[in-house]
Order: sequence, then C-alpha cells, then structure tokens
Amino acid sequence: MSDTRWLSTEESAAWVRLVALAELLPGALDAQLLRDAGLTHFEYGVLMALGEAPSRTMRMTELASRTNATLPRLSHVARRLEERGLIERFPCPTDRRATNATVTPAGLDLLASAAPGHVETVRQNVLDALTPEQLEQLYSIAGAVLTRLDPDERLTATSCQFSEGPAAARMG
Amino acid sequence: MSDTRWLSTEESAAWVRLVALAELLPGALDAQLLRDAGLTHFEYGVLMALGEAPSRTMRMTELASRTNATLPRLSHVARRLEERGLIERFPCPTDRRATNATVTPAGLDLLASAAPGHVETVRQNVLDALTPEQLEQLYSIAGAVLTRLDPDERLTATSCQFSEGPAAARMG
DNA sequence: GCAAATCAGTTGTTGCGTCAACCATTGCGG
DNA sequence: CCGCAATGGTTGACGCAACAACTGATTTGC
Repeated sequence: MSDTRWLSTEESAAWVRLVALAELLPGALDAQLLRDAGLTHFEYGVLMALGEAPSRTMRMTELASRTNATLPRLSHVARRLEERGLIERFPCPTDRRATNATVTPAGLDLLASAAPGHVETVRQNVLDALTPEQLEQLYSIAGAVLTRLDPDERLTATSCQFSEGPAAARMG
Repeated sequence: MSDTRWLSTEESAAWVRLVALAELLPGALDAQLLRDAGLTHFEYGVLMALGEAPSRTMRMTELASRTNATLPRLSHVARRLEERGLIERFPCPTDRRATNATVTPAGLDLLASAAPGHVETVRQNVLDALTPEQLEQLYSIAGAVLTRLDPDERLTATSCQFSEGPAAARMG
C-alpha cells in the first residue's frame, strides 16, 4: 500500500522548478513566434525540418516522428500550412500510400524572416541565463531524462527540426 | 540586418534536448494521471493546491496564479471539477466579487489515491535518471531560466501546487 | 457621494490536438 | 494468385485552452 517513496525536499524543489519550466516554455515560444511570424512553435519546427531535409521534402510519417507529432496532428497542421501556401503535399511516386511534403519558397522566406527573432527569444529566455558549465549540465540532464521519456530518441535524432538558424550556422 | 547571433553547436544541442523535454513531459504526466485517476496534470495541481491551503480553501484568482492558469481557464476547469463533486465554490463573504474554492472530501480521496502513481511516474521518468549532483544542477538551471521566464515567481512561490505527496512527507 | 475606472469571475467563440473510424495500398502466407 | 493483416494517411467528432466580451462589485477621484 503506502510503500510509496515520497519525494525528498531536494527532489521536490527540483521537480517543482522543472514542471514550471515545462509549463511556461512552450507558451513563451508560441507567443513570440505567433506575434512576429504568425507561426506556432510546432509549425516553425515543421517548416524547419522540411527546410533542412534533402530536396526540402519529407514523408509525412518521418516528419511526424521528427517533430514528435501524431500523424493526425501533422495532417491537420499540414493542411493549414498548405492552405497558406507554405508547404505542398503530393503523393509519393514509389509508394502510393505515402505522401510527401515540401516547403515552398514562401515557406522558406517566412522561416528566414522568423528565425532571428526566435533565436533572440531563445537567448533571452534560456541560454543567456546559463553559464557554459550549466549549458553542458543541461545537455547531460536533458539527455538522461529523454532516455526515459523518449526511448526511441525520435526527437533527438540527427539534425533535429528544432535546431536554430540556417544549417550552415551550426556547422561552423 | 543579419547581426543575429546564431546558436553554437553546444547551444543548439542543449536547446534541442530542452525543447524535446518540454514537449514530452506534460504529455507523459497527463497520460498517466488520466489513465489512473481521470485527472489531467493541471487538475491534479488544482486539487493539490487547494488541499495544501489553510482550510483547504483558496480564492480563484490566487489559485489561478499558483497554477499558472488564466482566470477563464481556471473557471472552466473549476466548473468541471465541481460537477464531478471534487471541489465546491461559494461566494467570498468579505469581498462579494470574489469566489472561494474548496476541495471536497471526495476530492481529497481522489488526490490521495492518485498521488502514489503520480510520484512513481515522476521517479521513473525523471528523478531516477539523475544523480544527486544532477538534481542540484537541475535545481539551479531551472531556477536561472525561471528568472527570465517567470520573473514574478508565481509558479515557484511557497508550497507550490505541483509539490508531490502529502505536505508532511516533504517537511521531514 | 457619485461617476469612472478597476477588479473578480463567468460565459461564448474560435482554433488546435486527440481519438476513433475510415479508405487505399502494400506485403505476406497459403 | 488470393485473402488478410499491416502500413500510410486523411477525416470528423469531441474536449480543452486562449481570447474577447460581459456582469457585477469595489475602489478612486473630484
């Protein structure tokens, strides 16, 4: 019955802060991107993933996996983005069940115009608050937690959609 | 105009993982609580906040602030919880604009039955993946970020709603 | 004291995400 | 080949959150 291992004071304190962080961060990202570019953070991630893909094209299923979305969610979002002219969808020639999505030039333009403000938000709200040591600690800690939360490591796969800025900027 | 400071490799890597964490954590918490207790994590937080309050009662506005909810959101959630008999609302005697909310015994029972499973989820998904040093680092890092994200420290105020388990368990 | 501004809370509308159901295609076993 | 399960994707219904508009109560300013 009550053999529950309750949280110690330290555990509770850290947990409270982590939960607060997880609650506030998505809203802050959405708010800035929506205000300045009319995109949710998820939509931004979708466009970014497509923009970084070879030939700017990706299968819906793979896109969903990379962006941590369910397929229905991605399908709805893709329809909206397509209606806005930011992406296009067409049937995959080799597998007629599948659908491929591509960013349009308009989508890339919007992405390019949105990126600086987004990066600035990320700096102001998170990165600039941390020392280099803390940045590395964060990398380790988040990695350890993701091992439990996302065992398949879909989100942290190579060249993740949430990377910021043009690919060239990260390849130093 | 392209004076944007793009993210370094280290910054990008840590950021990607943090975003993945923030995306996955709420869903994991909701999934377990919904399955085992029929509560969202937010509803759990509301009940917890009320349960820890003196006389298990709180003003709607204060409750909204503690749980990081807008007042409309809390109002909707409170109506549902009241319909389920988990809380009660009644006008505040001293300020006739205000409304007080109280957890019912049924609400406390549900909370008590939900807590062990929730704590177990928190351990499995997060705490048990971290060393004691990492726990302290997480506390510092999240604190630093929250200074930017939540300057008023509404969420991290004393006896926060997302603390786990009976209050006695945390007070040693 | 009374009008205007503010505060506390509720309600209605809109938009997004989840779930379940659905269709089409592909792969596989017999 | 044929039947059947599994895969890829879309659609529709429903629930929840954000935003705006509204009611009623309280404070402020003159």
